[in-house]
Amino acid sequence: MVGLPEEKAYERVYNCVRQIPTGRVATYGQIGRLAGGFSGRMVGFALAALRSRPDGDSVPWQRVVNATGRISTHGIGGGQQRALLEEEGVTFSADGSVKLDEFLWEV
DNA sequence: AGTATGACGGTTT
DNA sequence: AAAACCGCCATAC
Repeated sequence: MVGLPEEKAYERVYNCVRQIPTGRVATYGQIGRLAGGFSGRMVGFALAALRSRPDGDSVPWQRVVNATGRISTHGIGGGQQRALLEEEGVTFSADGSVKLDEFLWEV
């Protein structure tokens, strides 16, 4: 198809999130910057839309946390996200924040 | 077509 | 130190 597939901005965000290796996490701001210089808001909105997206299952949104390493996920309940990350080997601090010092994804 | 909203980040008051 | 505000862009109604 000549017509470029609708590579919406969101798709770019998803593509970026898919690059996060297992056992690693990234921040909204980081993804937004890597995806094209968006704001953390756009990333959050993109991931929120993922819930209603057929390919949402292909995006490890669970590896995306806010700048403080804290889980934001208002939709699914942070407990779920934390459990998934712990299964990947990510550890959390006593206050429930990810140890970005060790698990922050570096490009 | 315009308005309202949405999973953040960084700065300032 | 904590709270509030603005900035950012896209999507849905």
